Amino acid sequence: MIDPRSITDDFEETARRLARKGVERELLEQVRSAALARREAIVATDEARRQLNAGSAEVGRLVREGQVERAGSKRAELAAAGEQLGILEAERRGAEESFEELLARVPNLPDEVVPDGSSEEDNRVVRVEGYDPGAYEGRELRPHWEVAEALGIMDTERAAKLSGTMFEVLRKGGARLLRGLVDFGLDLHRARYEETVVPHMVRTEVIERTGHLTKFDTQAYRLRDDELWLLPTAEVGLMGLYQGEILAEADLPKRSMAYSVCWRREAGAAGRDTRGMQRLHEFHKVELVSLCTPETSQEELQALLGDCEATLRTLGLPYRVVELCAGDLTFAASRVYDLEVYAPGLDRWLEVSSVSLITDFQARRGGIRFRRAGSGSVELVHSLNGSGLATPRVWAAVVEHGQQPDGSIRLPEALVPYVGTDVITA
RNA sequence: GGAGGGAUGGCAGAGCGGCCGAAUGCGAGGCUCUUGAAAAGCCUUGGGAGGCGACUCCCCGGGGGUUCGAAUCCCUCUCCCUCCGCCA
Repeated sequence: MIDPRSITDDFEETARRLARKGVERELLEQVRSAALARREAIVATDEARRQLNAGSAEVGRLVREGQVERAGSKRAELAAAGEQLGILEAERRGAEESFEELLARVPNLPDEVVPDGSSEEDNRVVRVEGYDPGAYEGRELRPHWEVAEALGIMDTERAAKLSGTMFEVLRKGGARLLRGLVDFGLDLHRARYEETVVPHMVRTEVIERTGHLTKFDTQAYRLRDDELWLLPTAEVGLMGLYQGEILAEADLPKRSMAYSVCWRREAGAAGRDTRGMQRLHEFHKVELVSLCTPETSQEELQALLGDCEATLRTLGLPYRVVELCAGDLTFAASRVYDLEVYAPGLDRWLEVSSVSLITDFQARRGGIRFRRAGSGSVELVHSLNGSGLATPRVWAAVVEHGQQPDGSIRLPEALVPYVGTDVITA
């Protein structure tokens, strides 16, 4: 949620900033009038309750003084007032619900430095690292699924038998490569991020309050017989850890990471870029998150970006850093860098990490706050997240980069200790 | 899965339906005293909503109910503890 005051107290500026994200002015006007209606309802019930409280205290006093008849008549009078209050409170609940429902539809404010634009087309490539188009000339480069199926390390057909489309079975060297990548990712980041294992199933409240379960977001799988959801990303678990808490400023920035399996329904994505390891219902990922103070969040974003880049750099994979334009930002983000790895067999750039600054948007809904060391005042933290290592696509990139004329796969040096070999063969 | 007990402020721990947003202790912060420190004494010390403000309202695990009035009574959910059963 954004701060509703930005709409009631600073409407024009807020409307201007949100217009860059494609938000209709009309929605904001609805939020504003709902906010004002809510405020009126609060004032009305508070006043009615104040009178009732005062009257009740009066009854108590009369009873103590033994003025039984006066207490009785006062009591009757207050019963009527109580009914009135009930009506006002029902109105207030209604006003609060419609206000919250509308507010939930407003996305986070885009950062002012984010470029203008309405779609992917307008994203800005910040820089390209390790990419040399000449290096691929004259080589026969196949997509990872061809290389992997030929080696027998990936079995799409049997995966479909087990679970349907958009699932994979990995075998032998392919399975070891996956395990090695996860281990490598955790080791690479453990100096700066607290390694955590979180439950892979979370309560409705947790997934809701991390912003991963809205009316428009039907990505998560729900368990049939329990009020639990499968993690769409470990971020849900890591952020959920601190919901409703007030952290000490001295504990910030609080950086943590978790390896988890991630499950996504990918509704609406059927048939799009789904070949091989590009898009799966179930994948493995090391996620990095950080909670920090508002004044340090921009530098924390750069630090997180650097950490996520280190994964690709250490693996020797070419990648580029793309800053998303205002219109392409996700709902909750104020600023996002996408990291895209180059897949030479596909001749495409694959998104492997979205490094996002959420400012206080997620913290407000989740109630994640901190206490200032000096003043003792309580404020919302800023939250950030990014993928430290997203296996399906990094796995694919390693396979496509390492493919050799004899069909084997040469592994990046950094992975050799983790996979236990420098070449994956049949 | 079955039986029982519990949930109160940073922590511990009181709390006959009205005098309870809440005793007391510890912790933390400030002040006095002191060359400094300790000790002692005094004071302060939860969160949220509305309001320029005075101030008002809400919160004793969550939700609902009874009542003029609920931390206190009733229902329900969640979590924790003990015992039994099952189990990697």
